[in-house]
Amino acid sequence: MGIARLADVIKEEAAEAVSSFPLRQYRDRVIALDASIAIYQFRTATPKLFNRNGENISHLQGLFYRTLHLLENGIKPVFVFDGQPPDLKQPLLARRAEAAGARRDAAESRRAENLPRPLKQDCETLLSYLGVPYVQAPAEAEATCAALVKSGKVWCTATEDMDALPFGSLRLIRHLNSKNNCEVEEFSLPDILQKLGMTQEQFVDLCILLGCDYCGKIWQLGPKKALKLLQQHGTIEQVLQNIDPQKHPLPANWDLEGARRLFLQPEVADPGRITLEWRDPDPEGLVRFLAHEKHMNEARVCRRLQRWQEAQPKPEEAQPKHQAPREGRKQRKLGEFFPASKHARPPEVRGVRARPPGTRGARGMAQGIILC
DNA sequence: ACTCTGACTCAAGACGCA
DNA sequence: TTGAGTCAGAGT
DNA sequence: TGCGTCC
Repeated sequence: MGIARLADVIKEEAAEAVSSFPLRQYRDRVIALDASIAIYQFRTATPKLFNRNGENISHLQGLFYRTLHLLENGIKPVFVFDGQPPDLKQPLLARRAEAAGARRDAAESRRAENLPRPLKQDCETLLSYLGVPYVQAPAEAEATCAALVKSGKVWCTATEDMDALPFGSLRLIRHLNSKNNCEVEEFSLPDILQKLGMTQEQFVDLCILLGCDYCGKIWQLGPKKALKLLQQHGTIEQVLQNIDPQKHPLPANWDLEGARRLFLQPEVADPGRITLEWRDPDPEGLVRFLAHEKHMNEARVCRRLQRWQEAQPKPEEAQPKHQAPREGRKQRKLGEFFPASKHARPPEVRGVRARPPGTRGARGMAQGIILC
């Protein structure tokens, strides 16, 4: 859900903190994405994409296309998976579950916080074959994204909801997945704080008043009033002393301190222990996994990979610092690998399941440090 | 006039052919 | 199903 | 560009 109306408040009250750039502006930038939200979007946007085994593979198709799109534009994505949702979020999740009711299939209805394990493993496998790193967050993905930005390992967080700002992400971009002709919208946290005349702590208070996932909001206190009162009085405690409690009753079980703590001292993966590396996608592995194992249309997979390779800069135009070949790794040309005809038989799949190249087993994942 | 709430509607991802 | 956008109606 | 299809 994010922070209700926060984008509107910022655009109205701190318009200078919002810029628009074409996607190419982010070439060579490292961008953290909330994997769970992306996957959830793919599942809801294409809910009826089943393979011949009856498995829903919309998340794989979506992740495959979107990641290649980012790579083609020179962006270095890092996907961050949600961990355990904080206790304060439980009431919200319970309400969602109740609203969903019994009629929905549990596996389908689960929102991003609780991605079923096989679904998540599929995505990790796909990302490994795409040569894209991913990180397991201990709690909220957006909090770990923000920590990565603060550490300097990542340039910005790409997300459609605004949680990353109160978590301290210095930059947040939206509409990254839009078509090429659309511009990416960038929010600068330092500029927002400066224009609003607030500290990060006060900004967190503002987000809590606007309505966040961790506690209810105060009756009859909308964005305009909340901003004005906070700018006037500095903290929520002071605001409460200056409004009529009869007209603005507090919600039940309102844990202000808990919500503040979650934003200001969230549980995050330690950026110092995370090494991010990108490799070229592995076409052979991708065809084996997507087409042979997951039964995605092979011609589509190959066509898309072919397009990706055609978009790659020629060796002489390539920038050596980003294209340093890894030792002992030789990429086959697509022409050597892809069948000449659409109808040609794919190479035989051997064994149960190929281990994605470069993954280091479950131990690293459990620690939230995934090296690709 | 301004602000807030609640009810309502609608699109949601990416490709490729026409 | 969810969230964003829009609108009408009510409160200040 | 719009719309049907992806499996």
